[in-house]
Amino acid sequence: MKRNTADTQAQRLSLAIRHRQEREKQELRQAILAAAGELFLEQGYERFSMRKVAERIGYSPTTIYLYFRDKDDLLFTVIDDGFVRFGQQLALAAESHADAWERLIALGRTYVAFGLEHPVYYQLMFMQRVDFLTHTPSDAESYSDVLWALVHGMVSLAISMPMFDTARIQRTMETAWQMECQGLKQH
Amino acid sequence: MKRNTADTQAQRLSLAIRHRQEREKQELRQAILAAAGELFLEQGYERFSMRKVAERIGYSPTTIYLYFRDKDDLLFTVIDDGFVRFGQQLALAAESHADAWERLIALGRTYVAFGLEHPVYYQLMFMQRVDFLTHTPSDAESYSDVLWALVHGMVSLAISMPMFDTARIQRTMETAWQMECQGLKQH
Amino acid sequence: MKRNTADTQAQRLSLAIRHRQEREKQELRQAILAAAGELFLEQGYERFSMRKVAERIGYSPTTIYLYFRDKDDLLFTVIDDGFVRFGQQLALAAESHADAWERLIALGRTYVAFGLEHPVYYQLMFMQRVDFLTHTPSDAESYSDVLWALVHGMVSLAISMPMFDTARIQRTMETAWQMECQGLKQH
Amino acid sequence: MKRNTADTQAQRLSLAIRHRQEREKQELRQAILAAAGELFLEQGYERFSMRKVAERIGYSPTTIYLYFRDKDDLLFTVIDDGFVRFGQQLALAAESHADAWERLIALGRTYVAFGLEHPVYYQLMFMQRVDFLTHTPSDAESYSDVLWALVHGMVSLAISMPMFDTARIQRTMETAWQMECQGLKQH
DNA sequence: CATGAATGAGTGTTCATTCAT
DNA sequence: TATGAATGAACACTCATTCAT
Repeated sequence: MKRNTADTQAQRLSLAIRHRQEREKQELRQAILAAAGELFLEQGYERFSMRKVAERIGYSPTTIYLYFRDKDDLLFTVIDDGFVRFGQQLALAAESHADAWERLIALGRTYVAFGLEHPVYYQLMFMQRVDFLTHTPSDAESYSDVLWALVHGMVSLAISMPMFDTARIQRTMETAWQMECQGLKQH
Repeated sequence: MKRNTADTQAQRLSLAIRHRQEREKQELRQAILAAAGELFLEQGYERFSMRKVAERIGYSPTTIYLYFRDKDDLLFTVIDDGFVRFGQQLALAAESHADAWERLIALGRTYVAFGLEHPVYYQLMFMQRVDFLTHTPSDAESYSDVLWALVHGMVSLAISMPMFDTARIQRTMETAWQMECQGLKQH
Repeated sequence: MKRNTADTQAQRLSLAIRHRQEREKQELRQAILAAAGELFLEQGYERFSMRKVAERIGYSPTTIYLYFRDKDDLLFTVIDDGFVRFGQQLALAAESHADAWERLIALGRTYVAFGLEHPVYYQLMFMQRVDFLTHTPSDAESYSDVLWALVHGMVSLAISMPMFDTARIQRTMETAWQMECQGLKQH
Repeated sequence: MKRNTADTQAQRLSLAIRHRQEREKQELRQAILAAAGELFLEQGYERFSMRKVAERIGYSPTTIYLYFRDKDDLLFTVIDDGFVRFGQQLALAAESHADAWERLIALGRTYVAFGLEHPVYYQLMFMQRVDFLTHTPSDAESYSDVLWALVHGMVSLAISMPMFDTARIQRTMETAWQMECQGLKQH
């Protein structure tokens, strides 16, 4: 009995410990990811470095290698996060409209909005390291290529060209939607 | 006579030598530029390095500095060459059509064609180091922003996404022109 | 008992290990400083380089950066060490004599002695990188400029000129003290 | 006869040519030395480079190697020039006074003046690359070591320490002379 | 699990020097 | 005689990564 209880207690304890450890492990992993994401968004691809990530979370650089194989692995995971968020926002936009046409417009808006809000993510996802690109947001595939080119073009210009500011993007978008509208209706 | 001929021969020889040397010098310069362009396309801006360029052309890194002041000078020259060619092609396209609408379409085609033919130039010019941007092609400014976004989007996608191959670009372009056509006419 | 001892042993062991590591670390740091000093003396400021220091201690150049932020930091530390020791020796000399005049002479002797014993420090401190000069030994300020020039001159000559050996310095010093003595008394 | 004359003419011509060539050669050599000296005085030892010398005289860097074995050879010659000038000025000062004591003072003044006027020369000659030192100015040897130490000390301090400005040097010199005066007279 | 120590490879750039012409 | 072309060595410094502990 005593042994049994002790056994159970020990089991529970070791289980709890393993749980805590697992949780802590996941937490640290998340902390690394968060720090990496922030750093990446702040400083961009070129200035991103493992040491800086480590410094940011207060662990040694070596520790990161316990959670991610190497720099690319870490960055890839960060980018992947970006894709997941992007996909979620697109899905949300798709659900919000019953009418097919309005849904398309909403998707376009969301696409552009995401690109403008997260230019660094966007840049890395679609303009820089396309080798990271595994799963294109399926919603985006349902896009007509014309629409995709259009929204991608607007975002890219906005990111690259200082002259292409928010107001100009806004105007361009509105004009584009109207034109598309009529063009599509005739289609 | 003999002397006279000898004289002429010597002169011609030295002239020929100088020509050859000049040609060789220009050839190496072009080789550097080409290698730099390729390298840039393959590895992107961050992974671009003088040493790799040197290795690619089989010269010592130092040699590059005999032809270009520094890294920026080299990259800038690559881009500047691009702009000149781009401008020339756009100008040609603009001249080729009297009708305003057809001219716009021609410009669009040329724009896309240039981007597809010279992805390295294009990427550097419009996607990476916009601070190099000194003379935006004026013709591009006369573009409606929608058209610009559209063509830029198509080119960017074609450059970045392996899945966006030439055929798909071709189809997209045709659809886009038709839609624009109708959209614009209503406008 | 056994357990208790084991516990203590483990603690002592870990403590000893930490001590050894700390000592080793300090030793390497000192080795770097020493090598840097020697190298500087041998080759002069211009020919001094981080790589050579590394080679001298048999470590990779990178390692030095684990102990010193950069080249200036390393050199600065070498110098700063020098100032501290210099100040201590001057202070000692100042305390050792009640009579003002004898104290001055003692200071002079110490000054020269320090310069001769630590030519590297001295050279860096007073002959090369005066921008490193943060805390001039206050005692030196109380010096009459004539005395300062004299002792500094003797040390500098001794350091720079092979022909100016210790014996000659010794003689010069004695003559100088006598002359100063009489000169000052008349003053 | 004809032959003889022609022979003489040719001889004279070839002699004249050789003279001119020799003169031109010497002139270029001097030009290089002058440029090197200027550059050295302007930029100091560290920033001195063969390329800059070449640029300054409008010849290719390679040309310099036709006149000087290497960088050290050139620098050595420049420094040697410095010593010659220094010696000449000292000699001049020595001649200007009959009285032994006044001559010593005059020498001291000249020494200090030279050091202050040509700090870079002085620094290289006596403080930096003493390995260049072949012939110490003999006049300096006749110096009492005390005086030498004194003047060298003043110059060194003036060169190294910003706080040791001309006025302060002036005052120090005057005090020193008076003290030496009395000290020596008792001697 | 976490880390401190260490390193090799790489960066852009400058320089003295050589060699063929 | 003079030079243009080219290079190897060096510089300070950063980084991703490994290894023993």
